Amino acid sequence: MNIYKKYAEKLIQSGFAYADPYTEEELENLRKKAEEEKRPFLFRNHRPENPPVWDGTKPLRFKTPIKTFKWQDVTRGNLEAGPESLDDFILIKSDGYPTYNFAHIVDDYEMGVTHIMRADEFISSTPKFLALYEALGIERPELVTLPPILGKDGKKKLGKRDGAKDFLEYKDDGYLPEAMMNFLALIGWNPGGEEEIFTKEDLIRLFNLKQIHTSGGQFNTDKLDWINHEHLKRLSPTQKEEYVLSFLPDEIKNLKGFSLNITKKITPIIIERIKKGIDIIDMAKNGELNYFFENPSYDKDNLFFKSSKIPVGNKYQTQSEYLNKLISILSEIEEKDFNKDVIKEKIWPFADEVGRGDILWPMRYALSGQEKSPDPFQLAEIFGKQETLARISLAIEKLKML
RNA sequence: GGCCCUAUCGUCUAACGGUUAGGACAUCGGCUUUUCAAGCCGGUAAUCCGGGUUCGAUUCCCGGUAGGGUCACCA
Repeated sequence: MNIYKKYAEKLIQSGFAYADPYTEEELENLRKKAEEEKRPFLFRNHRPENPPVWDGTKPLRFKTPIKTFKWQDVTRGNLEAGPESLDDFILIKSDGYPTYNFAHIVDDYEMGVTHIMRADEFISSTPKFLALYEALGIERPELVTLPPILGKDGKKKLGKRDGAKDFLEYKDDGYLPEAMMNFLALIGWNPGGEEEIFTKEDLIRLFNLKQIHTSGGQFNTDKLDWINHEHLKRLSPTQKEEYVLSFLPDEIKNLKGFSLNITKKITPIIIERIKKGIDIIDMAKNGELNYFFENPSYDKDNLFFKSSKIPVGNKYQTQSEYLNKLISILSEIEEKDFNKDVIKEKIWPFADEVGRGDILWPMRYALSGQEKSPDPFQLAEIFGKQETLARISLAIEKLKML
């Protein structure tokens, strides 16, 4: 507070500041009158002839020079504004605190700030700041104007009313900080190449003031999702595991068959299917995760492939025979060789012979109980030989029941 | 209303004044060891309008139009 006061006194000394004697009502009336006469209200047209001594109980106003200001903006080039945009604004409020307009200039100067980067909406008030710099004899810092981030309508600044979430909510939803940084950097700035996925280090290395844009950019959630997915793919296996585990809902974690070992195995499958962490919760709700940890429940009619070649009359018997044959093929595979490549290799000739759909579909369905899931070979590898055979046997039991 | 800023596919954007106006997201279609997902290939899609300057404007200038910002004892 003493620092601001020091600068305020300096301005009073040099005739650039004076105490504002008006009451709020008086000010209000002057404004109203100007509005009725359809002309802009300017305080400087009502400067008191003999302002009182500033004792801190009245607002302190800046006595603005009335002239045109021209300046260089790093991103916008030459800008200028006429005297219409200047008025005697308040430096220190009647409660003793400085306004932003005054405080930021003093702060920046005291802290040795060299570049001021801020959004569009500050262009209009820049002449005020320039006038203050001059009055205080402070050298102008570099001024850089950034484009605004726009809401979904693509017109107005992104705000709470557009459904803009608190920044930390994005983190809670599973957006990686680095992905968010990547996304935001690309609104209103572009390094020029065709690469779009950048780490924090990339951004620091590539960033430059010259390539900041002049027009605003929309906050596009689809693109953010894509960028997040790209960053997720680039995490290490351990990081992916921790990430998936942190979003896995309790309903899944509390299942009797839940295990970290299986979680580890299905992590790549999950990462492939999500844009962000909370998508895992949706997966769980849709039953896309339960079956990894417990026996699937499904109707036996789902075991038949849509365009099945099995004769209708004895379809239950035939399908059972197919699955029995499948079991005998799988049984011949050594436990240590029970991976998706070997499994596929062994099953393929048989599936090809009787019709792929009639083998692969029921096998996948027996393992997952789902309309949609990873392919049967991948599932078999995750479950291991014993569990895979058990689930297929279960399917055969179902087929026998009337 | 005064003053100010902005303008390339739906979106984010690239293009020393000379390009079939490029890429990415989204969308649509196709492919892959017949469900998904991912991946790959391909399609649709843009220089706001009108004048200049120039041999030649997306690009430079002017004017419209449209959108935005700002006009507080808020920051």
